[in-house]
Amino acid sequence: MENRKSILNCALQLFYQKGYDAVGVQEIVEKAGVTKPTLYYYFGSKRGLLEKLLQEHFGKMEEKLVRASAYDAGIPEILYRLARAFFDGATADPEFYLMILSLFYSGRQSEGFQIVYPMVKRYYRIYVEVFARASEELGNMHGRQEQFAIGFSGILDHHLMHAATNRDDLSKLHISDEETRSIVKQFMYGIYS
Amino acid sequence: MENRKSILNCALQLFYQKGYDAVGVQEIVEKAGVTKPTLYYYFGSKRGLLEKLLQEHFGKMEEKLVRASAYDAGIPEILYRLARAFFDGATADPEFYLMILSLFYSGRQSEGFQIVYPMVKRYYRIYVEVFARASEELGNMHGRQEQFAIGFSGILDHHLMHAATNRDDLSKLHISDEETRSIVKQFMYGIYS
DNA sequence: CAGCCTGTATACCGATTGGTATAATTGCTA
DNA sequence: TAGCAATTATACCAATCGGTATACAGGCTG
Repeated sequence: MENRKSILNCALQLFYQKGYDAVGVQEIVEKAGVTKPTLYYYFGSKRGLLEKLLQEHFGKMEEKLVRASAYDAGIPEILYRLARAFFDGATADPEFYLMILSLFYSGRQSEGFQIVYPMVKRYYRIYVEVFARASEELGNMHGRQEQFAIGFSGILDHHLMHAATNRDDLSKLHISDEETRSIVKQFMYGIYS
Repeated sequence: MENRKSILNCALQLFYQKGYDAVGVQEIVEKAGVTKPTLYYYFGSKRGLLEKLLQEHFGKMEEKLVRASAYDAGIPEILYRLARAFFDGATADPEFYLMILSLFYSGRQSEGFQIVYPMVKRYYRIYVEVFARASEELGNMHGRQEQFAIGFSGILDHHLMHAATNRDDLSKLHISDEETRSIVKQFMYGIYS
């Protein structure tokens, strides 16, 4: 059972660094110190490995976002909590979330996109619901909840990407509370505030 | 010289659909109706093919953005022009820009990221300069021009991605003027406006 | 007609791809 | 201690990877 974990960890690191398609099964098992049949015993295929890898990391982030999206405060507070939860979750497990992003932006017909798309959609729905519920506070949304959700997640993803670029030590990746507040403030009140 | 063009076009389509690493040289030349030595005669390597491909498409988008960023109007107008130029450029050449995005979000150590990063940086700089120049209008930026640029480009990228998802015919990809104005308005004045 | 440069095809290279048949090892249970 | 199930290694598979040596066309110039 320890080999299984080692394979998952090594695969995550390699997929993040080089991309899913560019990493061979051989490379993974060598880094993990096992042999191929061990990998195929646990995961069945390279695709199965990716699926299990995503499943095991997906839940934590979703749970954080769901908890942050609770409708027990005003929009400013909820959006701040969401951004904070997102940055916390992403910086606690940076390789995973950056891999998610790379898979989400990869070719539509690629294995990676097909596997990751339903997951990203679930994150996205959380945002949409937050804005939909906020119609009391924001007035009739006229369908703009989707536009807001796209914009909000786009900003968060982009800031995360930017923070990760040119940083070789991902473990020190962090987005400060001050920056988070500034980002959310800009989203809510615009650039003139 | 016609084979050269055919190779470039087929490579772009395949790279967009499946991702750079998942597409073999053999697949490209078969689709283009040529043989491998022809590809290597023109481009030297698979990497060389990607570089030439990016170079031939990069200029048009950059030119549009630079023209739109001219400092001859207020921020609202400039940002609208930028968004319009971005969506026009991206929907006129959707495979190219979506491929750029996929390469930009791919693993840091991947060939694709290394090649595309300097180009994306040049787009990004255009946004940064726009916000930096706008300090008269927006007051002291305190370095927030980078935050604005990240947010703005993140929103545009995300909206483009979203518009392209679940659309099999990319040629009909379009983002309306109304939507563009709404997106820019939200960015400038927030969600309460 | 000889020579040359551009462009293209046949056929090949070693290395690596994802994946597996088989057997051995392990610890647990009957 | 015999046997069973879980786990792992050796050694292999056909197919594909990126890339190339060689030859041969075609047009152009001497």
